[in-house]
Amino acid sequence: MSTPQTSTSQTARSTLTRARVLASAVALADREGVGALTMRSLARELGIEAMSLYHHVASKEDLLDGVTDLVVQEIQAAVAGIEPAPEDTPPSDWKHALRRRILTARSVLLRHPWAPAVLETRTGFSPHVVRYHDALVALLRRGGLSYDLVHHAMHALGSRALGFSQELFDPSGPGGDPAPTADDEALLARMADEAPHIVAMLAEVAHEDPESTLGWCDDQTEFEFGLDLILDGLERLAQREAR
Amino acid sequence: MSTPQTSTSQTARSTLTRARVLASAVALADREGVGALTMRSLARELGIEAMSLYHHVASKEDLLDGVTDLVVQEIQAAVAGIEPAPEDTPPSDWKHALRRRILTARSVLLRHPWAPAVLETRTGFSPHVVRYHDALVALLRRGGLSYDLVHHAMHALGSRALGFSQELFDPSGPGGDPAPTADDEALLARMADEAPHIVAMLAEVAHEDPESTLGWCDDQTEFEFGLDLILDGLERLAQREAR
DNA sequence: ACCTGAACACCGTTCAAGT
DNA sequence: ACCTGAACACCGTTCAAGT
Repeated sequence: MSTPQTSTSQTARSTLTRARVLASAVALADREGVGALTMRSLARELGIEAMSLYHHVASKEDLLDGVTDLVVQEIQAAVAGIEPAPEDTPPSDWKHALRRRILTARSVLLRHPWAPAVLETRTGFSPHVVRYHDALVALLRRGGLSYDLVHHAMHALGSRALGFSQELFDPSGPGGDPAPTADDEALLARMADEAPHIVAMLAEVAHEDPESTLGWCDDQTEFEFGLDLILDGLERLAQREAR
Repeated sequence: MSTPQTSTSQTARSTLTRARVLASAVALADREGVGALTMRSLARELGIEAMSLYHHVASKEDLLDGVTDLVVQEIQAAVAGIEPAPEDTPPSDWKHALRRRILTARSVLLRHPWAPAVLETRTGFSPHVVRYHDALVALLRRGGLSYDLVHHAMHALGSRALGFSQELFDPSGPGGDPAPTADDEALLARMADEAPHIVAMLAEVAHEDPESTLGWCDDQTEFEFGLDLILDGLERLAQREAR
C-alpha cells in the first residue's frame, strides 16, 4: 500500500512526466526567458539527458505548445475565480464581465512576460485557449449580440482578448526589462528631424506626466484605453442591433 | 568615363552593397519565408561566401532590422502616392485619410507575409517606421485631437497602424498558406464539447456565408471591422473633446 | 579594402545501444 | 519501458589568412 513517498521538491527524482517537463519549462522561461529554453538546458534543469525529453514531448514545437497551454491554463484558473460566474452574470453586464476577465488574464500574463510572443507563434488550437475564448463568446452572446457581431468582436479583440497587445515601439522588447536608457534625450533630439510630430507629442505627454519619460508609456493604462475603445464600440453596435 | 556596364540581372556581379544585400534578403524571404533566410542561404543567393555578408551587415539582427526597414520604406512609397497629401487634407477628413493610409500599408504587407512577424520582434526605432507613424500623428493632430488623445490613439491602433493585426487562431500561421484542411468538420466535432459556443457561432456564420468555412475568415473584412471600430471610437472621443 | 575557408560553440534531432 | 551517448545536419559568428 505504501507507495514510495518521494519528496516533491525542485529536485524531485520522481518519474518524469509530461506535466513535470512542462512545469519545469515554464519555470525556466520565467527565470531566464524563452531564449534560454532549449532542449539541452531544460534537460539539465531536470537532471536528465536532452534526449530523454523526447519520451514526454514529441519535439520542441510540441514543448512550446504544451508550455503555452499551461500558461493559459493558469489564466483559466484565475478567471474561474471571478464572481459572479458567467451563468449568473446579468446579460446587461456583459461588457464589465468581459473587461474583468480580460484584465485578469492580463495580470497572469504579466507573470510570464515571454508568453505573448510564444502564443503568437502557435498555430494550432490549444485546448485551454479555445475554452477561454468560448467563455468570452458565451458572455457576448448572453449580452444579446448576434453571432455575426460576436464573431466580428472576437476578431476585433484579437490578442487583446487574452490580455496583451502588440506594442510596436517597445525598447524593452517582448519580455525584456522596462528600464528606459539614459540617452533618451539624445534619441529624441535625433528623431526631431524625421518625426517632429511624434517628438512634439511625446514632449507634451511627458510634460503632463513627468513620471513617464519618452514613449516608455504606462502599458496598463494604454491597454485599458484600447480595450475600452473596442468594448464601447461593440456596445454601441449591439444597441443598434437591438433596436 | 565608361564605367563597366555590368548587367543588373539577378546575378549581377556589381560590387556588393548593403542595399543589394537587403533587397536580396527580402526577395528570398518573399519566395521561401523568413525561416529560409539564413546567412548561408543569403550568401548562396548572392553567389558569395557567408562571411562576406558581415562586411555589409553587422549581424543577423542587423540584417533583419534592415530588411524590415526596407519593407516599411516600400509602404512609405505607396503611401506617398495617396492624394490629397496630408497637408492638403481637410482637417475633418482625418479619419478617412488615416483609414486609406493604413489600408494601403496593409496592401503592401500582403506582398510580404513574413514581415509582420519580423516587425514585431524589432525593438529599435527603424527610421521609416518612425516616419510612417509621424505622418499618422500629424493627421490626427490636424484633425483637432489633443496630443494626449493622439497618444492614446496610437497605442490603441498598435500594429494595426501598419496594416496588420494578430490573428490568434490562424492555422495558416504567420505568412503561411491559407488553405483550410480537409478535416475541418472533424475538428469542429472534436471542439464541440469544450467550445460549444464557438462552434455554434462558426456554424451560423459559415451558414450565412458558405464561401468561408470554419474560422478561416475573411481577413480583410475583419481587419477593416476592427480598424473602423477603433477609428469611430476615436472620432467620438475627439468630438467630445471639441465641445 | 574586401572576400575567403576552416573552425568554434551552439541548436534540434536520429539512431543504435544500453538497462 | 525508459533513458543514454555519440553523431548528424544545421545555425550565427570568430579568426587568421588570403588578394
